[in-house]
Amino acid sequence: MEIDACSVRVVDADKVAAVRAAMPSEQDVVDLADVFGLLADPGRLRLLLALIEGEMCVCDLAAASGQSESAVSHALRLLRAHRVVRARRSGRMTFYNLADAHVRVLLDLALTHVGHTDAIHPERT
Amino acid sequence: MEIDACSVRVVDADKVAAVRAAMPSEQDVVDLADVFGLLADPGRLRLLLALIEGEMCVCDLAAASGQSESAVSHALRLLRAHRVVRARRSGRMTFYNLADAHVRVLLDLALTHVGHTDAIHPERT
DNA sequence: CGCACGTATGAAGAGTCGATCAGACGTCCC
DNA sequence: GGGACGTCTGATCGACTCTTCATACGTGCG
Repeated sequence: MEIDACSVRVVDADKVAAVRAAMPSEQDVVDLADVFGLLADPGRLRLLLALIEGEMCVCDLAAASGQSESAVSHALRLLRAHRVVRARRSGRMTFYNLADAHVRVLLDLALTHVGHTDAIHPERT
Repeated sequence: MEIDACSVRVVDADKVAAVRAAMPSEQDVVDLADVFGLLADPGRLRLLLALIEGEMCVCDLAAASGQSESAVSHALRLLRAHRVVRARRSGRMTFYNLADAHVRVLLDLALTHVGHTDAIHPERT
């Protein structure tokens, strides 16, 4: 902590101080980067986009996202460990659904920005 | 394309079809994952959070984000290549600012979710 | 009970990423 | 012009990530 301005020149000291004051804690920044990291893989991203519509079992997620069931299981394990998805076991199947409201908002936002939400948010013409 | 349901069991075929229909194109998913990937590194994230407040030069960004100027320069190069930040040269300094509105929204959202925006957006009480 | 099924896990390999060091470029000041 | 300064770049190396294969677990069915 506090690596600070050792041997680092500063031009606008006031601005630097202001930015440092407004900056979230190291822990929060790392946590944020972590969440973004979970969304940074096409496979996981497809899984989460699929789950927006509701819960699904592993094999259907594999079919819907076009990857092997093993890969899907590994990805879900990661997402589950980070409380992004939640598992509901029923018989020998496991159904997953989104568990993190923040992530759901991020996904919605991403979809609108990609322009594929026309059917859902027609106001974007 | 179309890796489809080769040797993959499906339970709820209708739901799978619906999800596949609603899923953005492969290209869009990869692009999205790419953007999230840019935000997935604490160093880059701190740079972008710093730039929310306005443009800054490299050495001040280094001081404000607590990393070496070389690391900052490398990170900015990446962000610049992806059109996330834009450079303005003035004399021997280079000032950077946010160039992608989508990313700015993501950062704002992230900040509010982390609860550190009280000082900037007091309306959130 | 024994087997098939859906899912979870472990381990290993290839590929990617980030920090760091050393040096190059262009600009300003004297 | 010479030198200091701010920034950019390339190369290297260790660490991490993703994919895949193989196998293990638990559940329901016959």
